[in-house]
Amino acid sequence: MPILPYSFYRRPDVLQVAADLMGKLLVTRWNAVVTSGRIVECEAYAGIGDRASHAFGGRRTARNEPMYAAGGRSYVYLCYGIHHLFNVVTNEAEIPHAILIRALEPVEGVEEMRKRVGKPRPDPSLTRGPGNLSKALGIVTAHSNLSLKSAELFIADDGYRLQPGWLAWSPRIGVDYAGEDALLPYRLYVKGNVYVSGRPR
DNA sequence: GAGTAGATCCTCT
DNA sequence: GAGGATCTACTCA
Repeated sequence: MPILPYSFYRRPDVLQVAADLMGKLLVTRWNAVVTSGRIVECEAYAGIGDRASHAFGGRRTARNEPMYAAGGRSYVYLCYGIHHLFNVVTNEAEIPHAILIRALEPVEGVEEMRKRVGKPRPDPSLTRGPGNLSKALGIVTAHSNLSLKSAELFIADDGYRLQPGWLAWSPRIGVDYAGEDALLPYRLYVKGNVYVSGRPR
């Protein structure tokens, strides 16, 4: 199963990279335990001109440093003191574009995910929403700034292809503080997929 | 089904 | 010292 090359992430158009990530497999393999899911929802954060981005205005701190790395690395941070949010860094070095992975359709290791989340039975909330999917895949902030071609964490193309008509764009979720940029249609999701977060459309 | 409060802690000001 | 790229449970209807 081919792991996506760095050239996939280092393209200039973060919206195009986001569109191409849809349907790909996000895989973790901590301590030889494999869990994976197919990406069905994500959001693009378009660099220093995007008020919703942590890198708005060129802000650069120890936390968001991975966003300034060359594409193909992870950026994980803690939100609301509880949730670990997983991002894919794109574009060339010094251009802090990123894509927040918001939902997965579980593929491998469902039982392991269920144990991590502590649910008696698997249900669609297992990998719906960025906080939930990180928990299910065992991703925490310590996994920030890892290569997406490492043995423990990678994104692969298993040949699955989404039909273009299944995809839809919408404004991003939870970024009301971003003013007009909160209205940008930078969220991408698979229509009708039960793992997609937010209001049904 | 819709709306709201509370959890909880790291990061930056 | 404030607030956040969230989620769940609980209320009220």
